[in-house]
This record gives sequence, C-alpha cells and structure tokens, in this order.
Amino acid sequence: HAIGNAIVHMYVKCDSIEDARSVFDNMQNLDVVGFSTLIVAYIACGNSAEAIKLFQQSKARALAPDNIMVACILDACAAEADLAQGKHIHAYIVASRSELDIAVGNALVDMYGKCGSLDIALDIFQKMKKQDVVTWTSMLAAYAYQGCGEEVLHLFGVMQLKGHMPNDVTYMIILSACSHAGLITHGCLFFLCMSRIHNILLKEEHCNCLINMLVRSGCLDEAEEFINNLPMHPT
RNA sequence: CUUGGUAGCA
Repeated sequence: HAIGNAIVHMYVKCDSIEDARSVFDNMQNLDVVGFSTLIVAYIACGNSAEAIKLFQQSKARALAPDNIMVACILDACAAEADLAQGKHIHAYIVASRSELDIAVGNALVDMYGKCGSLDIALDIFQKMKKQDVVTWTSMLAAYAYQGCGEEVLHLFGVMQLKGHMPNDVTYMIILSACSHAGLITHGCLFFLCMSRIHNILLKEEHCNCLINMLVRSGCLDEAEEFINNLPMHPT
C-alpha cells in the first residue's frame, strides 16, 4: 500500500491528477489512505463530484472509512452543497463511532453550514465535547454565510468570553461579515483588535476586507486614505 | 517532521 499511495501522493503534489489517477487505477489492494489521497486531490481541484464517486467506490469495496476519510468526504459534500450525502455520512458517523473526532465534528458543522442547515450546524457545535478555533470559526462562517451579521458578532463575543483565541482565519470571517452587514464601526474596531490585542499578523486579505467594507458602505475617502497608508506593500 | 484529514474575503 504505502509505496503505491506515496506515488499517488507525489503526482497529486505535482498537480498531475491524471497521472495520480492512472497509478491509482492500476493498484491492487487499495486502502483508505489511497482513496483519501485522491479524494482530497479532486476536492482541491474543484471536482468534488468525482471525490464523492470515489468515496462510493471505496464503500463498494467494503473499506471502512476512518475519521480522516470521513472529514475529507464531508468537505466534498460541503463544496457540492450535497446535504443528502452529508446527512448520510453523518448517520454513518453516529452509528459507527462512540466518540466524535474533533476534526470530524468541525467538518460536520462546516458541511451543515454550507448546506444552509444552520440549526443542525448549531446543534452539533453545541454538543461537541471540545471546541477548537476551527470549530468556532466554522460556526461563525455558517452564520456569516446566511447573512446573520449580528449573530456572528455575538458568537464572536461568546468565543472570547470562553477564552478561545481567534486567529487570522477567524478575523477574515469577522471582517467580511461586518462588510456584508454594513457594520463599519465594528469592522474598523475589530481590524485594530486583531493585531493590537490578539497579536495576529495582518495580512493583505484582511486589508482587502476592510477596503471592501469601506467602499461598499460609500466611505470612499476613508478607503483611499487606508490604501495610501497600507501596513504592507500591495502585491 | 512528510502515504491521506476539518474553518478563509472578493
């Protein structure tokens, strides 16, 4: 297994998914690692439908999906907004696991969020034994995706009250939520908190979010001033 | 510490 899988992985890393696939197709004794390697590659190149097909093939071979594979395929369901398939995987997880792996839980929250099932995402989020920054960020993203700007900010407050530190990704969600909801004052405040309170390295994407927010809400002069005083060189 | 995994704006 290991050598064949490593070759598949090598082609994937070289962005040569066709070669990866032909090696994969010529392997006997495929295992979950080989399937997951290719599944991730298909998702990364935007072909989640093929990823889901591969998953079904692995099921047909009676390979029991492990947590890694389950998280991968939930990601594919999320990308395709395939709620039916996602629920199917969810049922499998519930039936086959005594404990929910945190990455799998996170992938479930993300999948339900992207499929528009905010209530189910929240239910899983609340029932998870442990939550990490990905869990919180996924839930925030779920609210943001539905346009619930106020809920995003509220949950962001709760997150910090519970002692969870946001990271650069969390702030991307927060800033874009402020932008979409027209919450300019909050957006500017959070932008400052990010580097000054949370010591997060400011990235170009964060600045783009802020500019986006200012422009959207008609603050063109402020946007221009900000652009002229960017903390980093635009690329 | 290298065969696979979950969150990111426009």
